Amino acid sequence: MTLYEELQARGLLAQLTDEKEIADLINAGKATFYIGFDPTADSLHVGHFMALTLMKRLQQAGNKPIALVGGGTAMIGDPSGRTDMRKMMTVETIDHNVECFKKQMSRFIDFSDNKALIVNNADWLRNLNFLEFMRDIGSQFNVNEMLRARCYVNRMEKGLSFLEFSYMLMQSYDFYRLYKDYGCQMQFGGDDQWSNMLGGIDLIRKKEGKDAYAMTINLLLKHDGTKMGKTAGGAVWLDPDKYKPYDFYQYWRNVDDADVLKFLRMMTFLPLEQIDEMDKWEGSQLNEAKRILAYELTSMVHGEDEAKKAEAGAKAVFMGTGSLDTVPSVELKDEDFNENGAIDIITVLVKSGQCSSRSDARRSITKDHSISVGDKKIDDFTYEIKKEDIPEEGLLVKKGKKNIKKIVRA
RNA sequence: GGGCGGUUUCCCGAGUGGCCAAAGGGGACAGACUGUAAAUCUGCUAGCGAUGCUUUCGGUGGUUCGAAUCCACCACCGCCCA
Repeated sequence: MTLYEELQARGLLAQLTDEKEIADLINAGKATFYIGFDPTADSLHVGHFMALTLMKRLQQAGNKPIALVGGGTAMIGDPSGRTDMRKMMTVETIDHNVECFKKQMSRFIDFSDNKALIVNNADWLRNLNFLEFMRDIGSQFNVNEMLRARCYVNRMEKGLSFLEFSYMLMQSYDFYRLYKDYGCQMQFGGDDQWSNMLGGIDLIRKKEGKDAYAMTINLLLKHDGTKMGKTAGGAVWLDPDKYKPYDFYQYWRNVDDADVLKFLRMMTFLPLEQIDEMDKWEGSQLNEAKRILAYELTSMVHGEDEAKKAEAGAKAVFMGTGSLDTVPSVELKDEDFNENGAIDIITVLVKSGQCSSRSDARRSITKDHSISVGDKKIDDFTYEIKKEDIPEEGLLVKKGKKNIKKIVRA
């Protein structure tokens, strides 16, 4: 099976400018391609991770990836598929985010010996001269065409600033620069980037008279079409401090039945034959597939040790076997306890992050009846936990079945 | 630049002087059922020292016993005209 066939079989491919040409180039393992990442936060999230796995698959086949970090484009904000304008970020924030991105990427992609490059478009975008750029690059773009681009449809009703409209020019210019400076002839990315990528191809053709190619991968969507990787608290981050490995594991362990196989194909590096075997599983058997999915992804993102710990923690909580060592814990210091050496349950719930406020905690106790400490259901919001009742290995505080924290004495 | 319309709680969206912490829907969270699934049904969704109190309806100031609702100014946005 060729690399191209594998990408296809994994359900990754969305749109391609020239299927045969792209297949030949990447199968031969000689291609240089790039994927852009705009540093809109101080950590990558699962959507980025998808793109990184694609990058890795191509790199393993001998192709050379360029990870383009958008320190310049982040100053504008990509309007593609959005209904509102992005928040403006300061240069300091952007540069900080760029550094965070670089660190996370290099854990996953091999940048040694020039096997992959990481570049920042701030290097060329931030010092552009407006008039020169407009004469040189802006003149190549046709507004009528741009307005027809599907990525702007949402914004046609809500309004689109010129700043954001010009995003396509910036991304096109990136591609052009990478083509000239690194011989990069392909751009890959999420399917929402299609229009921007085509812009770059046109620019290269107009300026250089040469062909370049674009390929998009399917966005990580659930079977109902909603985006994966979003939770109440925000995105599912790859940074272990922003999103605990245990929670990361649980996130994937809890995907819908209808999505497990799809995600296994798209995200993991397990052989397709093995995944096809799992495809035959049904009903509660799928729990095993989810376990594998969660383990594989946690292992890739946080390392095998963390994956094992997360799995052990899950076993302890849901099967009642094994140690509770890896359940996310909350340390209680001496000053957290009152003069009687006790701490009230509401404070604990807020401290652990399981409830967003004292009122929320109170509701969970008196209305939802969803709080339990150890094995005891708590119905009284004045309930206190005595310091000496917290065993050395910690005490489990549960909100519902899945939201579990362990409190320990500092 | 001119005319008209808009800005509501996580999101959409109702509310045009007291009965408004604000309808309805979505999402999130929780309960039942399950397989740490889905579907379904139910509850819940500003804060707090909690049968009460405090803050919230773009911003500031005003009218009023009382304002999300009325007035003035400001900001931002949309549509139409230029």
